[in-house]
Amino acid sequence: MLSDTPSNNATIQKYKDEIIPMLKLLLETEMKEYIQLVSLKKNDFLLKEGEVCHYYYFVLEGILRNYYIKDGTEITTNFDFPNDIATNFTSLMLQQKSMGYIQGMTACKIYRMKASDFDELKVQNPLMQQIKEILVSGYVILLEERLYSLQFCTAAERYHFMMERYPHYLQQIPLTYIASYLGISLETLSRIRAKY
Amino acid sequence: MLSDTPSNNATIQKYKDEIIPMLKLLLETEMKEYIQLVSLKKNDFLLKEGEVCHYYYFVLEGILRNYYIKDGTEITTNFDFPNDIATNFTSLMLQQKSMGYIQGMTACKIYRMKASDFDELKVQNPLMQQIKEILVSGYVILLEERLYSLQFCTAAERYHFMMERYPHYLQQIPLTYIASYLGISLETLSRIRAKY
DNA sequence: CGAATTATTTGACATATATCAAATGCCACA
DNA sequence: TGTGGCATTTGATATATGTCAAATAATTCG
Repeated sequence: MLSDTPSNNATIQKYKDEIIPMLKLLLETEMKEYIQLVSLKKNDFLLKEGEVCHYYYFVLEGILRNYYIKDGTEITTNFDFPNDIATNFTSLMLQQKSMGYIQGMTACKIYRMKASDFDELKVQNPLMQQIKEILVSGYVILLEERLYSLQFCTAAERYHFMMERYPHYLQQIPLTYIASYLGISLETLSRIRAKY
Repeated sequence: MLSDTPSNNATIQKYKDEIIPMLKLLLETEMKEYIQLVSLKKNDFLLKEGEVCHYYYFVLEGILRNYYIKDGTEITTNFDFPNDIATNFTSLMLQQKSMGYIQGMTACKIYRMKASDFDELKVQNPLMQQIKEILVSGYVILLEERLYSLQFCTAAERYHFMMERYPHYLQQIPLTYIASYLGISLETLSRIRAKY
């Protein structure tokens, strides 16, 4: 199965376990004046297609979903859980219109910080610099892993891998979204689940 | 086709066109004592499975290929051309054994710099910091784009997209590698090419 | 609680792509 | 120059997955 696959779960998790609480503390103390608390109702949007993303979002409560619309159908690219940083990286970096949406799947509580403020704070506080590097690295590793699994694994392998890695996803997310995240149809996912 | 797809070609290219010459100049002047020139013969390895990657590589001449081996078959994940930065990001970041190989498809000339040296230089020279951020961002955008195309596009779409974006690939790379890069079989690629 | 809506499963069939085998084309080099 | 080894194409067939339609199952909400 995926045993001989790049698997960096433990290490990424270690980073996150160390970095995220530190970041949260920083946000709530030194950086307090730069953050705003955002409350989303279920199905509210954090970002819509065509808008430029200016913020980093720190998820406190709730689950968000990132998706594109291609040929009229929604295509899920990511889920954001508490303690995740949610943003549209491409839109933010290039300051161009977002191709996708970030939407609350549940009611959410979120800190947001302007990316421009963040960049200024980095200059003064080298810890922020470090935190950003680690978060971005974690994101790169995540992307590489997802890429690997899309390129080389069958739908069933991808599903089992995801369930092993993110068991909490299964509980809280409708299968339609999981299917589109895995790049397969809802029916195929259902059949995979029936087998195992 | 891919017209409604995230396409950041122009912007990434702009970044690269500005950043890469600057980096090259820096490497050859201020940072001269931190780089080494590496010469590879065709089929020589820059990195092998099981080794930890400690370097950033700046490709001067030649073409390199990044690949994994899964179930006995090579699976290409990337090509590195002159003016690209080649490395195994995951191995470098996490200081863990590489799952894949970086191999010269042709004879190559390459500058290498220890990642630890690079990180020190960043502290002294904020330009280096900026350069790194831009390069990493560019890499993230590339990964997101590849991910998108693997998740949502047919093999034919992916091929045409690649040909449009990287026409020079077609000229210089055997179809086997292109097929595995696209995540399809050699035969399927051949049929796609026959049609169009 | 019960009706309406939504989520999930199942079935029949279509399509894209993989796999195996063979044929052809291309090229290095003895 | 010819020959052996790759690279690429083509054909026949198998398999995985998608699509459409319908049946259940679960959830929401008046």
